Amino acid sequence: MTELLFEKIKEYVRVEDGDIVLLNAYFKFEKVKKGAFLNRDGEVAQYATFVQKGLFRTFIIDERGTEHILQFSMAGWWTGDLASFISRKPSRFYVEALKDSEILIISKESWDSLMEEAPFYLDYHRKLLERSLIATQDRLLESYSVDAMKKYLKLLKTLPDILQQVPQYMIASYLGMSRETLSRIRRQLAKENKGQY
Amino acid sequence: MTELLFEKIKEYVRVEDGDIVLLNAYFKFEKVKKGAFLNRDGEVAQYATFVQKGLFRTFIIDERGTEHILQFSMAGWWTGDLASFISRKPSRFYVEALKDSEILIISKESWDSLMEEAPFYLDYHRKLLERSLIATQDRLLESYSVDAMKKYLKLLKTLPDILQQVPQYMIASYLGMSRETLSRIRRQLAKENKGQY
DNA sequence: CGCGGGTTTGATGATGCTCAAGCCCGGTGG
DNA sequence: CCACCGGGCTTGAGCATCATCAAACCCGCG
Repeated sequence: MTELLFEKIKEYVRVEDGDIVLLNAYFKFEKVKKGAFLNRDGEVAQYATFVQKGLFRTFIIDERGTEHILQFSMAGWWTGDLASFISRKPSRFYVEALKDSEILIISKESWDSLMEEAPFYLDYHRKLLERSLIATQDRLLESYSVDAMKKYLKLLKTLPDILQQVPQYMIASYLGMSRETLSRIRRQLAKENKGQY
Repeated sequence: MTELLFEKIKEYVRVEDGDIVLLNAYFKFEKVKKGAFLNRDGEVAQYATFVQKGLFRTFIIDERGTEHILQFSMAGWWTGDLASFISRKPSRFYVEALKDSEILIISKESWDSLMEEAPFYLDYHRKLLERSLIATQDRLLESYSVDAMKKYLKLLKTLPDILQQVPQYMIASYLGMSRETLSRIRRQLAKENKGQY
């Protein structure tokens, strides 16, 4: 059941093959339908969520009612509001399934037990945190110093798979630009590349 | 020597009074002059750095040669590129003292030992990571959805002390706007508040 | 006094947003 | 089978915000 998670953990820390038993004991498998919400603004995130299959988005809605997507979470990644889950404080985010999906969930109590029982998991978690921090810093720097076109080009390199899977207006929201702007950028790129086929 | 750090740790995790001995053993005290760099783009961060006294900035220089400030670090906070320090990968940041300052530093080897010897420290570190992540997420969201004026007003609330201590053009850089824009915003605010004294 | 770093001010222009309309295409019901 | 609907994408026009460039200004200091 938890093979994918186990594989991922192996990428970060050293583990014994037997350790997978622990994961199986602590995590719970669930299916969620496209459109379902794992979390809403103001709620405390009840579970940490590992994506086995499918796709999620994490977003906020600002005072003007506009959505801003912080993150897409694909298979093999985590989703949800980690900060809320750990601190038990209300989340500021919505988390929504963009496809029928399969997830592993774990409650805070189980999480704490697992941390005590399995040092490797604690270590893994710390490294995940570090990685999230770096990724978020990168996005922040990008938002500072890079124009719309370059942001899109960078996304093409770093997350090409996403483009096939979500509507364009969500890409625009993720990149922090209007749907119209993204549309125009794509037109321009298409024009430049004409004749290359 | 490490009283301030110890105080800070107490805010996050439970510790024994005797634990301060450990900190004294592991951390090294240093003074740095205004203008000194703790770290430069491309270097691996050799130390984790706790600020006892003074002020630091963390920034990058983009392809066009423009500086972008990610963070100011005051007394009681950490500075430097944590990600680089932990992962041993080259940093992307510059870290510069904005005043004559006093710091506590610890090497990676000592850091690892301390983590093993002092579980409370490990826990403290994890919570710091979480906090940094939240703070960075906040800044990212802000860069998305908030105009220049509101960013400044928010800074006035969250970090009023900073304003007294650093030149305005650094504030502008931190907020992701030009110095001229910040200047105009301040003029406007001054105008609106006339007569309130 | 003059220098230099920092700030202010004005003029101009680029970038990307908003609003509004039209288009494309797959799905549905008559 | 086709008309129509609706969601998403595109296109254009006008506009707001903010960056850039250039000049002046302010003020502490040698």
